[in-house]
Amino acid sequence: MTETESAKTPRERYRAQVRAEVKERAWEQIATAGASALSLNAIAKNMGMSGPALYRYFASRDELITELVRDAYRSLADTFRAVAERSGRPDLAALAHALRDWALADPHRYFLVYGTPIPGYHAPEDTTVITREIMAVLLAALPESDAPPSPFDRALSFWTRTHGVLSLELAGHFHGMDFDPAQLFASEVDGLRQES
Amino acid sequence: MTETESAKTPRERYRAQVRAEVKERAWEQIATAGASALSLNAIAKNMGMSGPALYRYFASRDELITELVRDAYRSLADTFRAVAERSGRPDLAALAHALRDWALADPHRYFLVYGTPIPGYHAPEDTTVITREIMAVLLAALPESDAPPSPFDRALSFWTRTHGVLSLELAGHFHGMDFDPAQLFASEVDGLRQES
DNA sequence: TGTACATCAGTGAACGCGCGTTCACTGATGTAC
DNA sequence: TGTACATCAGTGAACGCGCGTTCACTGATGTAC
Repeated sequence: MTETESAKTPRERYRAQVRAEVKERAWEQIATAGASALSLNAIAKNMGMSGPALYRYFASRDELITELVRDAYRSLADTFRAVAERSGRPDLAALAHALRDWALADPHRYFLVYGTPIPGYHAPEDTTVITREIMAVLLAALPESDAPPSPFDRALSFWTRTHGVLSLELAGHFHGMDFDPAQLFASEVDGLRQES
Repeated sequence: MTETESAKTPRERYRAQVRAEVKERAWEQIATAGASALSLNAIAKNMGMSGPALYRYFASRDELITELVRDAYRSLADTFRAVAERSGRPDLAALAHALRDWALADPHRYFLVYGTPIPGYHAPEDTTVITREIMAVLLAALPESDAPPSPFDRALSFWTRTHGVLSLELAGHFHGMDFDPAQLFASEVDGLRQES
C-alpha cells in the first residue's frame, strides 16, 4: 500500500468529508451575508450540529477563513493552468475570459480574494506562492517584445485592467448604465496589444 | 433674518455639531476595523455617552452608514469639481491624480464606496445623482473624437483603469512586488490617449 | 425680570440575540490480543 | 470470534462579550406671558 490519497483510514476519510461540507456551507454563508459575517456557530447549526463540534475540524474561525482564501486562490490558479494547457500558446484573451468567468461564477469568492481586506484578518503567507504561479502563466502568454513595456509591465496592466472592470461590475457600479460590461472587459484587454 | 445656514437656533447648531462628531468617530472606527464593524454603541462610548443617546441623532445604524456613503461620494465629486474649476479645460491626468490622492488619503473611505458591497446594506438611490455629476466632469475632459471610442467609452476606461490599480494597490496585492504603483497608475491613464 | 410650561438631550435598565471559545462528559468507532 | 481498551466525534452548559434598539425617566435648556 502506497502513501496515496486513497490510503486513508475510514476516520480520515470521514474527517475530510466533514471538513469539505463545512467549507461548502461556509461558501453558502459568504454568498448570502459576506465574508465578515462568517460564523462557525451558524455553519454548525446549518449542518445539524452543535457549535463546538466544529472545533474538531478547524482550530478557529480564522483558520477556516484561511482555508477558504487558499482554496479560492488555488481554484483560480488551476483555472489559469487549465487554459494554458488547453491552448499550446495561451493568449491574453483566453486568460481574461477565464478570469472573468471565474469571477462571475462566484462573486463572493472573487471578493474574498480581491475585495476589501477583512479587518483584523491577515492572509497566510503561502498564498504568495500561488499568486506567483498565476503570474507565471500570465507571463508565458506575453512574449518578450523589442520595445517597452516589458512583459512584466504588460502583465500588471492585464491584471489591473481586468480587476478594474470586474470589481466595479460585481459591486454593482454599472447598474443603470446602458452598456455591456463584457464588451468593455474585452476591449480593455484587447487594448493591451496595440499600445506603445 | 433669512433662511441661511447661520440662521440656526443654538439647539440646531448643537445638533449639527454632535452629528458631525459622531460621523468623525465613525470614520475613525471604519479606518480601524472596517465598515462592517461599525457600531453605534462603540461610537457612543468613544464620545463618553451612552449608546441610546445616539438615537437622538441617527434613526438607526443604517442611516449613519448612508450618511457616510453620501459624504464620501460628495467629497469625491467636490474634488473633481475643484480640479475642473482650477484648470479651465481639465485633462485626464489631473483628474486621475486627484482621484488617486483622494483614495490614498483615506483608503477606508475609498473602500466604503468602491469596495466589496456591505452585505445587507443598500446604498441610497440619490447617490446616482452624485455619480452622474462625477461622470459629467470626466466627460467634459474628453472632447468628441472623430473615430471611436466615444467620450463615454473613454470615460468608462478611465474609470475601470484607475480603479483597477487603486483597488489592488489599496488591498495590498502589490506588496512585495518591486515596482511603483504611482507610475503604473499614470501610465494606465496615459494609455487612454493613444489608443484606437 | 420672573415665573410656568414645553421641549428635548441624555441616562440606565432591559430585551433578545448571536458570537467565539473552553470544558467535562457520553457514546460510538476502531485496535490489540 | 470475543473481549478490553484507547481513540475520537459530538453534546450541552457555561463564560464573557457586544450588538441594535425600546422605554420610562431625569434634568437642563429654551419659550411665552
